[in-house]
Amino acid sequence: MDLEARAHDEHHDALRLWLRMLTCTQLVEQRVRSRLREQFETTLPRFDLMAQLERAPDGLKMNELSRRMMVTGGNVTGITDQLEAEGLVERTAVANDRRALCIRLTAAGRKAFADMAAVHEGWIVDALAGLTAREVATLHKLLGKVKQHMNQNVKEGEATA
Amino acid sequence: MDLEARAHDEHHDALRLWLRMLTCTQLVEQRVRSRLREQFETTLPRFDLMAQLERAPDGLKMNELSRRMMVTGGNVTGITDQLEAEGLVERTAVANDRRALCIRLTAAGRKAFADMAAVHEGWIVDALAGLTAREVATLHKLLGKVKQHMNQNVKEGEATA
DNA sequence: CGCAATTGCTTTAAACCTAAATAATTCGCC
DNA sequence: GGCGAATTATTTAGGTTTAAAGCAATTGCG
Repeated sequence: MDLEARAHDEHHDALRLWLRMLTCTQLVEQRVRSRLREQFETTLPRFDLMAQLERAPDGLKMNELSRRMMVTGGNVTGITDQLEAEGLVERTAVANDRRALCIRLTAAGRKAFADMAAVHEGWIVDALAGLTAREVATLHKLLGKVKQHMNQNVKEGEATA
Repeated sequence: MDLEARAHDEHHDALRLWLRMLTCTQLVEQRVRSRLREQFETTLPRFDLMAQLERAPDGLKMNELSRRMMVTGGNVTGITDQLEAEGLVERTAVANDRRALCIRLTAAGRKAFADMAAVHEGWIVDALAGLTAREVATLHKLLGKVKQHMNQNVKEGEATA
């Protein structure tokens, strides 16, 4: 097989891998979405926002929240509005910067999230139960390379030549 | 380390892997979305629908299209409406079943898709360029196990004990 | 046949998401 | 101090997606 043909095959493999990545995440994600709805009457974005706050006990600025959730700021505003109305999160002022707000879980929010998170973790463990511990580690490592490569090429829109 | 502690760690690893899968797909997906918009004035769902049709020269029923795209039927209806209005796909009747419609790429649609697909493949190759060919193969294989496991557990909502 | 259940697609209402515009504040710099 | 640029959050308008309901056509079965 000549070089050109090999390159062609590898391109095809990359595309095939990408489609499979997409399939896997969608399979898991849709299952999580429907179970969150059925069992907790909530949605994935709401769960995700609360999960981010849970990991940041001192709270996060809207700014930081939207960066971590990888969605736009306007979106975070809307979801925060809902959760605040339900008493699950609270907006508090930030010292020395009256533009910024710090979003925190309330006690009720922490409780509600803890209940969901325990069950949610089980769903994920089940979803990945087809893999051995070693395979989980391998996947994690390889996807780490993908993530690093993507984050490193953030600025350039041009091809690498 | 006792068994319980090990189980706890493995649960944590599964969750960590899941979050990384999500991050990776979102990174790639957002980049593809924005480039499709900038360079071709189209969207990922539209591209995806056309890609499905490209691989099925005889066309697909809405039904089958929504299954393959892993989105709801109503969504496919909307996207098809747009593409049909632009002359890129066409709805044709199915013999012996007046409920069903067969969606096909038009000649213009095939041409438009071919132009995009060539560039798109390059984006994906770039996105995964941090991996060796062997690593791509490993990822593909391991994600295949995840996919198979998910598809096999479709019916049961109960835990495995 | 007659009629219930199913299938295939579309419509609808609500949530989600984005990009762009707005308003308020802070920062850099002289 | 003061002016312009940048930052932070929200609002707005428009499009996307979903779940659920609705319609039309088909199938199955007595």
